[in-house]
Amino acid sequence: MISDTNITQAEAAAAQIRTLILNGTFQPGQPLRQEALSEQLNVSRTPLRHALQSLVEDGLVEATDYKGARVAALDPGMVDDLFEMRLLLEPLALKSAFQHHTKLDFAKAEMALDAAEAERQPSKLSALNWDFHHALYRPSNRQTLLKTIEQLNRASALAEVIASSIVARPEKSAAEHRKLLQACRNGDEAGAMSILSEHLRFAHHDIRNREE
Amino acid sequence: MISDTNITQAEAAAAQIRTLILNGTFQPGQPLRQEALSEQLNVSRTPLRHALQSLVEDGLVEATDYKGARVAALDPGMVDDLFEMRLLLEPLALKSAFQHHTKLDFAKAEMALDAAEAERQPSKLSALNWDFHHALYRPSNRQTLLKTIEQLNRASALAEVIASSIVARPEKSAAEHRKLLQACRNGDEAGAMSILSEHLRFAHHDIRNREE
DNA sequence: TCTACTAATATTGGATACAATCATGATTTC
DNA sequence: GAAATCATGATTGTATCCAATATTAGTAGA
Repeated sequence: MISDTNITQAEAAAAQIRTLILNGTFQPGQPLRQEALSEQLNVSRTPLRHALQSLVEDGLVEATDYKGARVAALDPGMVDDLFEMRLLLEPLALKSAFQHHTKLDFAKAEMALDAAEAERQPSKLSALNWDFHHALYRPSNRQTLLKTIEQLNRASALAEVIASSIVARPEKSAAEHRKLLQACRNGDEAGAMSILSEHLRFAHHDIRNREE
Repeated sequence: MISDTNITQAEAAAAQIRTLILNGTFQPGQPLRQEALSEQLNVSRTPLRHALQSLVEDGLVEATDYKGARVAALDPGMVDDLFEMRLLLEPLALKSAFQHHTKLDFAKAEMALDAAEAERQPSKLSALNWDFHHALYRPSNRQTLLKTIEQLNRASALAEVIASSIVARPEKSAAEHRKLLQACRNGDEAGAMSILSEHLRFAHHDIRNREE
């Protein structure tokens, strides 16, 4: 076997459903019936249920026993909570990454940034968004911290999509990312920290102002 | 139907396995074979797999495709990460709760505290622990924030058990909790905040010192 | 003896059939 | 006529069987 990219059907289905949600095809509140979905995605109900369960843990889907699953309807305070947490945790990750400057490697970050500028599909944009941030935080080597931050980013992605913000401000976001990457390259820790915070505050603000 | 306590077999199995892990019956690294477990718990493999998956999302179990699941072996920095995050997020929740003082209700907190003092089983102790903290944070009404904090508490529970800390310091923890509750009752926001932070720092310290 | 390959076994992932639960609408009773 | 009850259909949860993958033991060849 050459490449070990063994993906399970449940994971494939989860990825597809996630895409459908993040691209707005599946609207919040919409019921997700197992049989219909399994037909649509050409998988049996067994892996489909696993997919739904993992999406529940991601916060993209809500489910109740015997009553079925539906696309999550985000509660009002969710966006504020997510960004307040990110504003506390992500600078921490970046700071820790700077302390392992021997491991710093910005190639992946730049790749994600380049790819993002050519991408317009919301689900892929949000994935590349995280790839970029993750590339910067990774040298910190703090797996547990990064796992939590990743969850918060995933949840934010849904909010961004609903607010049509991820497609509305890609250039602005890209510019902020470039500034952030440059500061990291220069070893300007303080500068990078403040750019990151500002970036998160902008994103938060833009999402809020598009909600009605 | 009088009470709507409909529990699914998968959830029941998950609860049982969680108990077995938190009580130390299942040691970290130990493989969890589906067939053996399904016999032991008297459920089929289908709901058992769902249970394992949800435990994976809780961080109590690690799984790899086609290679099976095992009790999570916590990585070295995990404890530090968890408590640094809790130290940032939990005071935030408490502070928000104070701002909704009309909703403050300490009955549940006291009940959890009383029950904890009579309890010696680690899995139940950690559950009551969370019940107490949750009762204090709940008036904040910040569901997303509280969900994240709950995850961090759940993950901490495993670490505490491994460090034999949850059974070693219950009286100390209970005393700290009583002080915290009293400060909240008195409306002493600043005092409560500092007691909470201190409480978390103590817990962190006690876990660290028991690891080898 | 060691390595590479193959076969046999064990274990997990998936498909399908069945049981339990919920939702809807008709029917009965007052 | 309204409310409660029951029956029917729809939907989810569970059990069991089959397929795919990994692991191990064994064998052949150098």
